[in-house]
Amino acid sequence: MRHEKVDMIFQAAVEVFAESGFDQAKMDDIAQMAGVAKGTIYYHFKSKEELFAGLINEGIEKLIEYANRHIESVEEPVAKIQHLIKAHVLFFIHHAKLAKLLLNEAFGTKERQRHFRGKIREYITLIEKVLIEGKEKGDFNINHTLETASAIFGAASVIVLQKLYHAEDHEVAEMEKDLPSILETLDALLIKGIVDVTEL
Amino acid sequence: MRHEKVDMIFQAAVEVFAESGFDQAKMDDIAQMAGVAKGTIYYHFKSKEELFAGLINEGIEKLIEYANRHIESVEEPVAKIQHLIKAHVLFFIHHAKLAKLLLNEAFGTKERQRHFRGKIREYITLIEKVLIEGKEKGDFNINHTLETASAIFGAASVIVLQKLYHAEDHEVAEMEKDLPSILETLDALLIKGIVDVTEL
Amino acid sequence: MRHEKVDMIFQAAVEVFAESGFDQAKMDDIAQMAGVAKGTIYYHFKSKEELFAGLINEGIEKLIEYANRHIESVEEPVAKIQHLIKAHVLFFIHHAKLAKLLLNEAFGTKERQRHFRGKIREYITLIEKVLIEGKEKGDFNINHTLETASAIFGAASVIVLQKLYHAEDHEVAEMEKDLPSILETLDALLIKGIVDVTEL
Amino acid sequence: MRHEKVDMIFQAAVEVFAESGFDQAKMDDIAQMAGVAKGTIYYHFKSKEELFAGLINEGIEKLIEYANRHIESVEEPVAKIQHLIKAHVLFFIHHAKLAKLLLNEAFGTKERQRHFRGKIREYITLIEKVLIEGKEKGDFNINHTLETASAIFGAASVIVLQKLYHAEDHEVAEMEKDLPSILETLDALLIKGIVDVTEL
DNA sequence: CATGAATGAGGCTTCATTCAT
DNA sequence: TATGAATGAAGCCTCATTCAT
Repeated sequence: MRHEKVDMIFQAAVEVFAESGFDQAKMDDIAQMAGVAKGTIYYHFKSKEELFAGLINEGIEKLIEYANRHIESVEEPVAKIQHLIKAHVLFFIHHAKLAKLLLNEAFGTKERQRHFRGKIREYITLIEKVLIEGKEKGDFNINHTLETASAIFGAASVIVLQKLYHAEDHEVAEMEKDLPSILETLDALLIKGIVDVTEL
Repeated sequence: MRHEKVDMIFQAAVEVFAESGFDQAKMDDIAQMAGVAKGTIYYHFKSKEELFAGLINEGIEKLIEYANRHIESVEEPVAKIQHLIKAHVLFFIHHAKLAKLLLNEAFGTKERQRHFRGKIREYITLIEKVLIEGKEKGDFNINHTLETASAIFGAASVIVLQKLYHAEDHEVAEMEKDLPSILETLDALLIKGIVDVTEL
Repeated sequence: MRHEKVDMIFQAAVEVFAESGFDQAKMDDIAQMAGVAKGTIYYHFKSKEELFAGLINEGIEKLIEYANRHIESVEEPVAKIQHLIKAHVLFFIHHAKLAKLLLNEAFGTKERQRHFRGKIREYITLIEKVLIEGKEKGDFNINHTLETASAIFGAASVIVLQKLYHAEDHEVAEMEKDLPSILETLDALLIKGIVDVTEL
Repeated sequence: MRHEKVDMIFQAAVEVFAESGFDQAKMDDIAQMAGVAKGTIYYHFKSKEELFAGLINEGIEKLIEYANRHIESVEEPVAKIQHLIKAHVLFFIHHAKLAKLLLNEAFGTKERQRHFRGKIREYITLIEKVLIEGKEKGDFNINHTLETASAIFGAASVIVLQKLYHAEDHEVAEMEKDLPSILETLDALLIKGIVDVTEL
């Protein structure tokens, strides 16, 4: 297990970065929220950038793991992409702070953001893999798999974010009541565009 | 026509803000790029925030106008939503800097960003209106119009942004060659999920 | 008569300088309050300093004239110093803004303030002259005439200023109701310390 | 004992503020004179205003304490007011910088100055208390105690300030040679106006 | 390992002054 | 005479980072 203080710093950092964005987040605030001295952060992390990078990396890796876990036992392509979308939505709802961070900081020309996009690309590639698999099995009818994967990522992310921002104080519990309408919408909107209708 | 210097400032500001994001953008750089003294910016804009806000507002308004112009002469719902999506993609490609800004700065909890989300909401409402119209005409089969509109916005935006970031130095001319695959993808992915298949 | 606009600038300047002090007074505010363009001020005055200096000089000169007018027909020393003090108090009440300025800006090491102190010294010298006259006539018993003049200036000024600040929105009309207690106080406090009691 | 650097900052601040006034004093100068980095000041004080406020508050409190110490063992009213005035003069001479600051910045409409006037009012109230006490004992003959207190404050302050400014480079040692004439003047001028002459 | 006082580079903003019209 | 858009020097303040304890 990681050092206890490192965990507290990580938790506090997610909170503060999500609240303020990278630039406006203050190391003082992270230290205070983590209950450690500012110097302690620098004992464990080389810089603000590195702390943030660690955060995002770990976040996206968790997302990838989470998504993988949700689809590994599913064989049927349509069910698989549905599970993947559901996993995405669930993860964003349960890790709202991280979700905000991802969309907030994923775009931009700074070196840091370039790195994140690479990481996000990993995740989008995961989506693409499912699409390709379905295509090869003859269940999906997709010409541009990478573009489609991006579009799915965008659709699923923004739909959740909109809900999240619409009522910022929603507890996760409350957010869950939005889950059905979100999933239903994505299902209705995206699936028909993916599956090979000649099959139906 | 607005004052000449104000226009130069606006142009420079889009450039610099898009390049660096709000926080890392320097007023010095904007002034230099605009070819005016720093004080001149402050003669016309009260603050960095206000300059930025003006930019975004004008940007989204242009986007809304542009979209409206592209659908006003179209009656048939499916064609209308297709035209809308095409307009969105074209606008994002032709105003790449602004597009980056929108996605970069639209999320976050700062007051400024809250204001932008309100403005973006206006645009999403425009999308929704087209959806509702098609639904009322019996051509669309959609349960959650607002959610669907958000998802469409997300899908269309992210797909373009991914391309944009993939090769940052692409000239618009080059970007245009990506246009067909983007539109084809969105068309294939989204339209079937919107139209009422029982009609076909 | 002075140029109309110059007068308006002067009036506005008194207002603004009194409200904010020299440093925080903004030429913009003076221009606006005077109803002229900022450039117009610079057409008539070389700088902020010069405008201010002109103001103060004119103010103190007015005070000196005013005081002189009030004592020129008085021969008897005790009556003369009483008239002088009364004139001082009346002037400060009727030119509250200027009074504030005088006390506000009379102290300090800046060159400008050095100049004002010289001007104020002129006025204090006027007080001293009355004291010396009374002393020579054998009516006053004073050892240090300059010090005494300073003390009288301080006593009379601060007592009015305290009233002025105590209720800043007092109209002159209302201030006048404070006049008796102020004069009575100064009379009781200062006169006995000036006159030669052996005479009584 | 307060932290060492805070003391150095305080000392430097008195120096610089007294020399230039609040507005023209530069935080850079204070830092340099204190021998600390500019950031260090901001580590200990939230702003220029707060630093200044702390200074003035502490200064007036010191003045009040000093005055109290000088009168606490004195019972007889005339002696008491004489001791008070002497304490005032001594304090102003020994803390010339602070004295300048007090008169320089005590008048004005800025919030900050309003606060100081409140603090100065505390001190004037101390003077008034002595007057009231003497009046109740039947030794003083005063109608308006608050006005009289203000006038005494003004007389004593301005007389010292005039001397201070007259020769700005006077060492304290030299200033002390002015002490007798100042005290003698104030004594002659003010005391007779306070005491009940019917008693004599 | 942990602390928090200290640092100083860097950015936003203000405003007296100028000058072309 | 009068204007007001433009200027740029200068100052306050922030905050990531360091380092002695």
